[in-house]
Amino acid sequence: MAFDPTPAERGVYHGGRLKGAECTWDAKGSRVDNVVVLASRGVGASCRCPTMPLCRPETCSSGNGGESTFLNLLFIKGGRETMFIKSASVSMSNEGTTYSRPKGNIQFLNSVPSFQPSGMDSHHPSPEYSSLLLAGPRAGALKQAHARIIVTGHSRSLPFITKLATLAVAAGAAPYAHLLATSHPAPDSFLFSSLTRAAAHHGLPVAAIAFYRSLLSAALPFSSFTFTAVAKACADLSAIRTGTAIHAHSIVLGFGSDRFVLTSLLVLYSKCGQLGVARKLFDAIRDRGVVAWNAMISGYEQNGLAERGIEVYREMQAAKAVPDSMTFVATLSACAQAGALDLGREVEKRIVSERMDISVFLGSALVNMYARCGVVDKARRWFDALQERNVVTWTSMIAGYGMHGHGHEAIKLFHLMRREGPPPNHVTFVAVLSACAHAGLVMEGRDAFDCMKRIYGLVPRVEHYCSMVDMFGRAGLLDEAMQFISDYMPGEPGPEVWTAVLGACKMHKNFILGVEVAERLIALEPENPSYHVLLSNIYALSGKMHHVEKVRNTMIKRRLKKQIGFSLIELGGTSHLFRMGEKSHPQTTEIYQYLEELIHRISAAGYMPETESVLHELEEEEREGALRYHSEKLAVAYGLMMSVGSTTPIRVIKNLRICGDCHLAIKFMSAVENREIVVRDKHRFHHFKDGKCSCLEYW
DNA sequence: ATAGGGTTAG
Repeated sequence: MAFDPTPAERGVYHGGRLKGAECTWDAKGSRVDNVVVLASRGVGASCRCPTMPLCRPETCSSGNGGESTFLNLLFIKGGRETMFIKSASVSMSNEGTTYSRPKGNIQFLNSVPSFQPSGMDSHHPSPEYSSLLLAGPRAGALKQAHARIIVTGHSRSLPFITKLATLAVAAGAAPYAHLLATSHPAPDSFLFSSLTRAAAHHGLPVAAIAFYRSLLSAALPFSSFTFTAVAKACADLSAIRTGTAIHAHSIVLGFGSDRFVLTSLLVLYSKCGQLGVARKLFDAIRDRGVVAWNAMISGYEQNGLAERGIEVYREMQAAKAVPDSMTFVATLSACAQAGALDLGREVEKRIVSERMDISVFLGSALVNMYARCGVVDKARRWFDALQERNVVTWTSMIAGYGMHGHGHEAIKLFHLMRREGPPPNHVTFVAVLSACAHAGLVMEGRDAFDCMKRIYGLVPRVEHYCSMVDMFGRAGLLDEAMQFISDYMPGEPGPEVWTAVLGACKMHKNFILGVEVAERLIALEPENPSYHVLLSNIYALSGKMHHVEKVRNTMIKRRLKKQIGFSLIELGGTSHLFRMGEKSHPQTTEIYQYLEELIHRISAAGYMPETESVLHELEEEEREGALRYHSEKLAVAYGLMMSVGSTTPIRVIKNLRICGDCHLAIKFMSAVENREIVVRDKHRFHHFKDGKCSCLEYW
């Protein structure tokens, strides 16, 4: 059959026979033993333009393209077998033409009956199209399929080229795909849109943006598909500036109210932390699909605004929109973050009653929700019941044990994972090490750290070093913590590591080292209020009250505000938020009265306020009674007051670490009220029962 | 004739 080369191909043919080539070919390309040249110029290695990685040299203004031309050669041998020799390249420059011989062995990739072109059949894809599908996202096989397409005369067919190029992108070969697109005599909008989408979906966001620009410079029409894809690429890169430009472009071209485009832009803004804009877009979507709802819930959740995400879920119910499994995954994550156990259970009921298929995502979300809402055994029951478990599922469960101080369970599960689960990753080891730190399992932690490097080849990151230092520190092994830092940590330790050391100094009352470390931290990040608070804590503990004053004054002078603590309690599906000294709750008077009585009763039982916990408060009036009205005490008192006579545990979530005095007081409360009280603080769970806490003072 | 849309777990 006749071979009708594209202009790019023709240019190569005119170049004549390539010296040194081991194959012969003719201009018709109709015979066996031919070399088909897939040609273009200045793509890939020859054009290293930083602004437009995939631009053509002639449109590249940076001036560093177009000096040499690379040719990719496809060697084709006809007959019953198709043979592909690793692509060779020809470089043509002012110094002359050089030819590099193909390296490697001749590969017989697949057998094909013949090179006879066949007509397209809508019911049965042609052998050429089949060979594309068969090749899948593998660069080598695709090049071979490509050779076939050229020889059989389909190289101008846009469906073929589009399929080929999108598969090439999926194989990670974006430059090759770009070459295919630009060497086509008349590439269309669909082709570039498909490439943009493929690149955005296969972790090549930079290439996706480049394809979008190709479309722009080729003056081809845009479609909403292009925008959904390129918006995703920007979202993945957190490229808010490019993203905003694309947003504007989409409006100019009349896609401003397309729900797909709007949803993808919603995700863009939410991934860039601009939730206000995201919400505006969400509100602007008429007939919003389930995906928009899901994106909004997840957007809030990912940005730490789980309560807002839960509100959106409620709105969704009110709007009678039909949720899908992703809705539940996102909502369960929000529940996990907010500690909204009631809603989590409600979602679980829906999932079960609707006989929904429990995917790994949904299953992990359930495990995670129960673990982080303080019901570890339920988390484990789901974990055991799941059909499919992956590294995230295992890690969630291990982290769940760790958070509750069940270090041995965490280690046991980790060993089980090593035997019959997926290979652990970085996050798994954070969970394992932190479980060891919270349970005082120093030896096990050391083993895990060692095995992480030796067996799994994982390079420890800051968070692993922190966990190790934290572990030594909590166990009172400050010398070993310092030794570990100097022996194992490459480079200068960052503030995170020193914070861990400082926490240990505070816990074990090592004032000299503590002050030194705190001052180092303040020098490192003078604007961070938490270091000042830690320093003043250290001074307070060592009785140097004039130093406390000094730190306090520095903070006031620099306008540094300590992070405000709050506690949440969920009752009857609504969550109530308390801040220290909170007086805005409608039942304020009763709550304070109840708390007073409670304090009276626990004092009778032997409770003595731990005054040192209050010394870091900044304002005088905050000190007055601050200890009595810490947010966690208010929340617990409210919970007890509202459920007198009940036996269900009281559950409270605190955003910061629980303070020493509250910890003591709640232990007493659990005894005098004979109630189980569960408090989740920033780092872990505390299960109070019969005057004891599950953390065994280890936090 | 013909090749597709936006969202998920630690």
